Amino acid sequence: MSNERNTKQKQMILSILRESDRPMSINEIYSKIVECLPKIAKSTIYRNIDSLLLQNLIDKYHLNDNEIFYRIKTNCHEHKHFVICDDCKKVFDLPTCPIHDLESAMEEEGFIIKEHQIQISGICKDCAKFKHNINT
Amino acid sequence: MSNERNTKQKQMILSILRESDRPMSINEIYSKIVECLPKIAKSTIYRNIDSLLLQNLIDKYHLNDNEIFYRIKTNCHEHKHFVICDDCKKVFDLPTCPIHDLESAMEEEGFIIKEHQIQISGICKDCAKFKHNINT
DNA sequence: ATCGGTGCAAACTCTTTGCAGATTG
DNA sequence: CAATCTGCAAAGAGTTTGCACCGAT
Repeated sequence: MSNERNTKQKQMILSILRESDRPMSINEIYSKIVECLPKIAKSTIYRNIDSLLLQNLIDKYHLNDNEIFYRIKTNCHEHKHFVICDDCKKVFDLPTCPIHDLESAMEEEGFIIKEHQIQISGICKDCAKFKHNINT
Repeated sequence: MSNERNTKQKQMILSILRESDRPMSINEIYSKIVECLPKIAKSTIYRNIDSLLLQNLIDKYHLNDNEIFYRIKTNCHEHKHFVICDDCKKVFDLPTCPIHDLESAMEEEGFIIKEHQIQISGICKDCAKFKHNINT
């Protein structure tokens, strides 16, 4: 019973997220999309993001001290574990879930886990190298 | 060179956080503090929280889909790992850092880690039991 | 007495909502 | 053609800022 319509605005948002190699904020999506659809309203983006979240097509993250980012859900992104570089904002996926064992232990003790997020931030190898070169 | 003054507002905020067994939001702190200082302004709380963060006396967390909470820093809270019950908001500390090994591995590969947060949410044993009893 | 802190009001940012008209199926 | 979606404008939350006065040191 999906009465959802496939508007060019929604398609555009999806394709922007699909082509991005890192999670994007609403403002980043907006800046990108106005290039093609100059009259688009931010509220349209908010509404479409909400519906994409409900449809489980994208994930929502809180990074960098409370900025909200969205990322397309793909097979390789299914697990929500990644590391973000504070500098270049590039995202590095974690191959496995490092707290899987911990979760099992907690569930054995009666805690019902609904979700977990792990956020590691810092400076990636390349950015660290670059900064170092500047100073030497 | 701390020109910081020790006002009753700041003392009050600290003592409220010290006596709380869970992280508190600005609004929770405000509701508590107006009982004693009815004329206090929210901006005063924001400003004091900022200065307490700078002084490293409290920690800031993003929980429950982007609500911001603050918690007093104590020896037993030094490591930022805990689990929060969505229902009663009680906080359960994790005894150890479950991603310590992962971090070491990442740092060996050149990533400079600045900080990490792990957020696990769900329903604690007691709340789960309570809900179950209602339905049976 | 000095200078940082406070309360108040206004401003700002981010997000949501109401509505008339446009667009999709 | 009907129902959903859009753009616009206005309204709401949460937070920050400017300023005159207050109060710690």
